[in-house]
Amino acid sequence: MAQARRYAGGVDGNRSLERGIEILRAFRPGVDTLGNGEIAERTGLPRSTVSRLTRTLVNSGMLDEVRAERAYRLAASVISIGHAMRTGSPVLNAIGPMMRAESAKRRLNVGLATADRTMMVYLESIRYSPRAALRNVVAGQQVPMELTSLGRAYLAGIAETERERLLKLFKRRSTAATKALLADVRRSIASVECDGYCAVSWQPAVLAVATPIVLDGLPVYALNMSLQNVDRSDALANEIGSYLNAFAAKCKEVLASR
Amino acid sequence: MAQARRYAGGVDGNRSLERGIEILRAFRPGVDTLGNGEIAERTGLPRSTVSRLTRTLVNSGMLDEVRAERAYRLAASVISIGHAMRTGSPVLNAIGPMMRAESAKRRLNVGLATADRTMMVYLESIRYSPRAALRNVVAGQQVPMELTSLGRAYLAGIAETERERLLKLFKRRSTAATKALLADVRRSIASVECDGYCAVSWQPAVLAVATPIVLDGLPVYALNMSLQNVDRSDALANEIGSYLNAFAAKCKEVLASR
DNA sequence: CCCTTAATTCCACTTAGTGGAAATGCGTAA
DNA sequence: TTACGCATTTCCACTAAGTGGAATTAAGGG
Repeated sequence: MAQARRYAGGVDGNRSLERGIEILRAFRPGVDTLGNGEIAERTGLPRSTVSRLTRTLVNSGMLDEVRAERAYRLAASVISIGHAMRTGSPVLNAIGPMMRAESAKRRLNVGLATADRTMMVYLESIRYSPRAALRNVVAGQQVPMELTSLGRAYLAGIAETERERLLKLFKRRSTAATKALLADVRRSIASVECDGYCAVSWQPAVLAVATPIVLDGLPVYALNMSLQNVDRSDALANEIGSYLNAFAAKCKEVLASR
Repeated sequence: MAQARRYAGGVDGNRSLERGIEILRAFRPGVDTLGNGEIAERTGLPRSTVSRLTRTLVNSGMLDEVRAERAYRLAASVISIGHAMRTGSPVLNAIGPMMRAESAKRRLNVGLATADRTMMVYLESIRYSPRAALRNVVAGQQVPMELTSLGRAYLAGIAETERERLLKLFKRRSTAATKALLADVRRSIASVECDGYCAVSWQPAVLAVATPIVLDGLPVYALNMSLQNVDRSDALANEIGSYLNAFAAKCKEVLASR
């Protein structure tokens, strides 16, 4: 009786919409085209249902049909919605320019991200490249939450219950080294609580430090700074960490005033 | 009997999904947060339906809830899907780097766009800025099809029937100057057919020229080059047009080989 | 504290969506 | 060319999932 029924007259949401979104989500960097069959496999939906939903997504302009391959590909609409998202993000609007300035000043990469399920997604990632003082700005890229400074700073910033929920998910998905990994994640979280930031090198020869940005009424964000082609040292991590703390403080100040 | 019924067992698509997408589309640059009421107004959907669909979109991670304002905002997921789109675009992958090089070489803006309904959306827009030789890359921005060189080049590239359908839509929406505008659009299309490109200045003091890129199995794209702070002259348009023709030819060559 | 305004939940109704099975279409090999 | 095999789409009977108007609840504002 009290059984929370999925899908009935409304309390839980709309099934078809949820499924359609799941189809869009099946496209990710690396899988540029998908046929109905493959979508059905990846999402676990019946083939006929997929067929109907992909048709709808084509009609709505979210997918392009690639007749030759009997497949679909994400349509340009999705980036225009993405653009609207970035445009409407008060955090990015407020501190985006500051991030660029900071990247130039400190000569390192500066990024802002938040969570999408168990991944962190960059709202903006400013890649500082010493040669030519050229900036490369990327948005939308995903990195794994549990392995990155960004993700761990995020975990440190969110509510306890949500954090534990996510940690359980990591345990479930990573086949190896789970114990050690989780301990490492918790160490990073402690580091954030103690020093304000955490430092992680999940890519070889890049040192990244990150700190959470918590504002009420908004999702938790994480701000990071990173440097390529360095060998990791605590001294360096401390230095960048202090830059990051100072910068984050400045950002929070700006963000506090609306 | 033969009446093509909207929404039944499948031929036309899925209503809830279509509506959900329409809700996402209601967010655009300038409208960063929307409440259920406002969404209902803009989409014409009943309030209770909107309430359920927005809940689903929140659960699916496409919207963030802004409790304080009883409103919603696009979530970070949408940019990660947008990123997947850009990553998976064979055209952007092939000619993106060429566009950057060309922008630096010619010292002007270079853009690639395709259509989203009646707007053109940039897959990439490389803004050349003389001071500091600094590039600013934007993706997802929309510009009106009928007013821009990009849009008119696109119109020149698509099938006749689709073109006429779109022209009718422009007629319907623009309240003033329709006659003159449509004539101007047709002139631009003729210009593409004759010279390979069309030139338009829809923003004051910026001259833009564009050309279509037609490849089978893919949507029609348009490539443009533009220059700020110039006064429009046919001589200048011709010069940029010839650069563009040359560049587009090079692009098509690259694209033809897979 | 009450009143206004907006969002959410209820609920009876039934249409819109479902998924297995059949049919169609497409590419390939013979 | 024809026949085969695979994948996608259409069909169709079934009914649960979704709908929207009305009632309810929640949230500021005076």
